[in-house]
Amino acid sequence: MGYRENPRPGGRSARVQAAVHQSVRNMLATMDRADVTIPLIAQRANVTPSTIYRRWGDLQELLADVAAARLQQEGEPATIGSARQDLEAWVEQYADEMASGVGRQMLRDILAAADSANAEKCGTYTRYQLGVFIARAEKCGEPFPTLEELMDHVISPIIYRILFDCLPETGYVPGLIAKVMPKGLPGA
Amino acid sequence: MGYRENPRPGGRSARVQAAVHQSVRNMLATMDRADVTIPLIAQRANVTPSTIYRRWGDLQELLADVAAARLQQEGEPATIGSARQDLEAWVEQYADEMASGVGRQMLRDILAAADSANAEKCGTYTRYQLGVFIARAEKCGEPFPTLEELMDHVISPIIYRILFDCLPETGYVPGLIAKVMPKGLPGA
DNA sequence: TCACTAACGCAAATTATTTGCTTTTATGCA
DNA sequence: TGCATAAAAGCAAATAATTTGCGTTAGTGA
Repeated sequence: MGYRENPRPGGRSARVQAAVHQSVRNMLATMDRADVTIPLIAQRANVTPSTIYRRWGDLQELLADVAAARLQQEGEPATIGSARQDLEAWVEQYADEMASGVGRQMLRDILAAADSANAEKCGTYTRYQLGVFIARAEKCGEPFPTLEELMDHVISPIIYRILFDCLPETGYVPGLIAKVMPKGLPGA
Repeated sequence: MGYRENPRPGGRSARVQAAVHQSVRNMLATMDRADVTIPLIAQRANVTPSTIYRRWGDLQELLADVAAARLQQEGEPATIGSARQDLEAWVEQYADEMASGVGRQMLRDILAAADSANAEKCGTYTRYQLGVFIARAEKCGEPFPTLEELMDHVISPIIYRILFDCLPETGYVPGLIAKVMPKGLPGA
């Protein structure tokens, strides 16, 4: 993205960004992805194409930016039962969202961009979410996997399968989690 | 890719494909990726741009095709020591190649393409390679992880880290392998 | 060798991207 | 509040990429 992060004199950036993002989301939801072009996005967002080109560079960067923004809006994890139960529910939902058509496409958009900043953001955000569970487990004295274990052995396999098209069967997520849980106390 | 797989009357496809692939590889090796365009590739391969457009559709598909072809040229695994030792050596090399600049870019090219056929191929090929080790271990009665375990807990974490930019430190690969090795006999 | 047809080349038409210049507008300061 | 400032947006011309229709070429099978 070519422009500065925080608004300065003359910055109408926030308004324009919102309009463009919205326009992209609408178009991705309603039409074939191959027909989503910058001139069309611009027209629907009531801006000029050159504004988009100067700000985002190309379509891939823009799509990556929109996708990353969406991922960050996923809800905070719920607090229903034990940290393990809540983790299981959260990961299950995470896997479903990522494996869905739009989720998959978001992942690909993020990875396709030349700038890897959004990919990093994506991983950072996931780690943050998992950190919430870990902190809660620690507070309760509940045995729990480390962040690295969760990233390497729960999140990674899920994402790999989604990206490389070997979709996980049902019951896959609980199996992964059971595998990284520290031994000592049984079941949920 | 728009054309048929096996040559039919009128097909000069093999020659053209070789020239185009070569041209792409040369360009990726020598110039900035942003300057790699279809008209330029066509010129260096001595074909018309429309030939490339009709055959591959767009630049992303072409890059994905070239990347997938490269991945398949990785050498057969060596037979030096035990299946575990050889697996370790192979995975270490696999991780290095994928984490390198070109390897990373190949992965992204493959995932960026609208058509996921190349992504599937990529996974299939990795599984095939791992299958070689498994078969050898089985023949020798050496305890060994299953294919699923290797994909989920060795390959997936490596690829995830490469794609999402949290690069593995040295000693990472042996740790992953140790983790999936069946218990019962120690070390290598 | 010949007929057949998939794949290629060519060029015109369309569409996307880049760029120089002008205009707008949020901000900080007087 | 109003003015000076500069970042971001608009506009339009120039350039570059993509699509497409149609004629040509060259493997293949009979």
